[in-house]
Amino acid sequence: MEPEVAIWREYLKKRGMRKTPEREAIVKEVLSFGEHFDVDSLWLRLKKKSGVSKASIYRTIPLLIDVGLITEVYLENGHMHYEYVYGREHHCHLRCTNCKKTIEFSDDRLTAIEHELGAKHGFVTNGLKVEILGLCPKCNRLK
Amino acid sequence: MEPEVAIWREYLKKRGMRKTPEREAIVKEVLSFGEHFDVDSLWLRLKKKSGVSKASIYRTIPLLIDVGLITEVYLENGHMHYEYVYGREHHCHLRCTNCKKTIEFSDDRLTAIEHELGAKHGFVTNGLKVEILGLCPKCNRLK
DNA sequence: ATCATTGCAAAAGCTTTGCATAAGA
DNA sequence: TCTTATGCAAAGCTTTTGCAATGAT
Repeated sequence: MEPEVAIWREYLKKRGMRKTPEREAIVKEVLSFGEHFDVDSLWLRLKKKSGVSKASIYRTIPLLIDVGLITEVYLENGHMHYEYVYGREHHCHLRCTNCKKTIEFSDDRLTAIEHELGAKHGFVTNGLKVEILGLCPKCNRLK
Repeated sequence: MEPEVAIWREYLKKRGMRKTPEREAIVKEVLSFGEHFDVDSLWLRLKKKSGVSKASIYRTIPLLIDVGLITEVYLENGHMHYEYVYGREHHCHLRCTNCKKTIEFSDDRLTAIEHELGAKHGFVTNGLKVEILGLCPKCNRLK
């Protein structure tokens, strides 16, 4: 079993929460998604198989964030997106403001900056999100 | 007159858009705000004076973003916030996930990373947003 | 006189919630 | 058995939009 699933089940058990087929299906789907997702795309995938309701997805997502498996991603789309983050240090995006194409990257200098700034202001830091906006080669050519 | 106001009027004129009392009031209020704001807080401030409707605020904000006076800020509050950015190079936040206290900072290394990554992927970059999340000294003590 | 802009209220879209039913532990 | 979790539908919020009236140029 993936360690993520074990962590998840442990999280539930510790709080007297139940291991239900719906929660299992959601976690499994999130793990297999391997990219950004939103509630609707997750629901569409799940519908084909197990028929989990959107309400359950909305109720499960805060738990997945709390346990550290996913994080919120703010795209310029009017609704929330999420990404799988367990075991990844930070989550940076280079995004085209025109076609929304997104390239993920990471850079050790960012981790250094995170820790430096945290120390300077007395924060215990817990993650770094970076978005670089611009036009991708294709959209730049067209404008 | 502030250069921002001149830029704004120029922007409108160029597109055959009109200089209305409502738009003037909105820009003036945004310039005087000097901090993060959202539609509701802007509307409350404006209501006392000129009575601009929320619809007009919602219709004006994309223009202010387009002209480069403000940018969207994603807080974990379920609705959009904005900040004044004209003449500022980039906009980085160190934010407490508990009490939402936010410290702004900037770091030249980030600009370097922006340009490097843009060049690497052929993007024409146009801005960088950084959020470092964590617990501020006060909230960290309480937990 | 035109035609962009406004305000209002309705609509839209995402997310949350109340409640009766189902089902883990 | 005792609660927690689910699904559905309704409610809640923010944001967008249609339309008649207003007003800038």
